[in-house]
Amino acid sequence: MDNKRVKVRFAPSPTGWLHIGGARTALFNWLFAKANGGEFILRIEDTDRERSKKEFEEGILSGLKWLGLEWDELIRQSERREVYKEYLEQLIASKAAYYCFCTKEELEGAREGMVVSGLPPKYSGRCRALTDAEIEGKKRAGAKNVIRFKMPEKKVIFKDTIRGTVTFDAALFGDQVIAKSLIEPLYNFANVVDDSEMQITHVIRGEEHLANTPRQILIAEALGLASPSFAHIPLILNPDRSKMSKRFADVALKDYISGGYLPDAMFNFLAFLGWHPREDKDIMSRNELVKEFELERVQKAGAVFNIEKLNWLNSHYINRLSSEEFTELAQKYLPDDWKFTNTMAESVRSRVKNLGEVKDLASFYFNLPNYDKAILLWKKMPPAAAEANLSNIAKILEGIDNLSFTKENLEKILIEKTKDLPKGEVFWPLRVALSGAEKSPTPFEIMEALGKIESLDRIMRAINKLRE
RNA sequence: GGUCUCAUCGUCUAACGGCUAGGACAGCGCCCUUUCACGGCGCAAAUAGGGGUUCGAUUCCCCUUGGGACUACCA
Repeated sequence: MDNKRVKVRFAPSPTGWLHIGGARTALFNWLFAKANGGEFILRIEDTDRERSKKEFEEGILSGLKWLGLEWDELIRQSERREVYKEYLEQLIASKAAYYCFCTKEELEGAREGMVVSGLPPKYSGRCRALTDAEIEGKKRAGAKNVIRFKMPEKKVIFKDTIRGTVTFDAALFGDQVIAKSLIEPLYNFANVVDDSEMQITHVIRGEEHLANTPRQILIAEALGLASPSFAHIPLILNPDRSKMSKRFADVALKDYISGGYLPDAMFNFLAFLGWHPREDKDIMSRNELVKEFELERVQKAGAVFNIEKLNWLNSHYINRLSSEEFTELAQKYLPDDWKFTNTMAESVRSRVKNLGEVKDLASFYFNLPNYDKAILLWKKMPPAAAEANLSNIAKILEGIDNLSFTKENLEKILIEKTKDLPKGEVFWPLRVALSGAEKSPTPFEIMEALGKIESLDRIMRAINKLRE
């Protein structure tokens, strides 16, 4: 190969939210650029005026930033119409492209005819034969037209870094529309012009673009331009192995951001979807990933999106955060008037898979649920015993000063002073009295977080409940 | 339908043509334990099928089967 500096691009179209698959494509590009000391370009492919929305572009940019994929340069195709126009004129002048005046209805009819007779549907090339005079005449009459690329009838062979040698027969393609007009280029054309002008060395994109590659190579040839090298990465799949869609899971990165996943976890997860390091490990930092990423080790087959693994990784990264970081992050997923403390946070940390789950698990700290008194009882213990145990504990707690109200202390003291009683009959009622829930953190953790006054208050309320 | 493409545990994957086919997630069991989690230990689980090539195929070749992508005046 050549020793040009590596330059890659991520080229999303702002016609929807950044998709998990798109995020991974961006990530692989970024990783490859960093691993090879190259540049990572972000190119917004907004040639489709109708469907492109500023909102989506902003979503893509913020999503990439969230993942930590900073770009070296940002380009919008909508700002480059003049450039495409020149190339389009060149193609028309060299007769490699021509104006087509066929109407959509005509095309539709021809297509159906071909499909019915079992032929691959492709454009007949009818307008190829138009003379300059005829074209002028039609234009003057105001006939709508598009620009078609005269597809050479030849075999296209190219090497894909991931898939090896791939061959297509362009004779089956038909003449493609490459622009709606001189200032309205279409994807396959604008893409070729930009990859060349920006001197992109490696095109790393989703497998759905594999079939576009020969067309793009042919357009580049007609323009006298060199093509970059290609690498088509496998698709991310639904559990039924079809292309990942919202039928089975959230597909937009933003849903995972708002769901409380950490960027590091998502980064790690996405990197391992279709790629694997030489050494067998599953937790890797960004730096390690950059150091070890190789395009050659990307899988050929598609990978099913496995939320369980993401959850596991996310838990791992959540548990690696400092106590302060975790508390601060979790606070963002809580109502403003819930003042989340470090001790509260620590009590729920190992019990959540994402920050979005904190709210449910920690709500009892802020609103003691109006629970049924029956759940205060451990197995078949009599209510009187629960009441007695709680009163006993309240008495013990009275004697402990505020400063000693730590989970370690409380655990030590309470276990010692109730050692003659069945543990379940002491601590289950206590825990439920404090949390109002059948599942919760330990009573010691809760009491430390709540403090002496509130803890005693909740215990008294439980006792009253039992007396009702 | 046509073109292209893919194929190791349920899932993500490892294995210069040479080991009881390894790891992780999920599952199950045990331990820890007042609950739920965390954690520790363990169990179960795969080379799609058929032909070659070879002393030897997960690995190389062919066929079958199955899956997927693409087939726009979207990208």
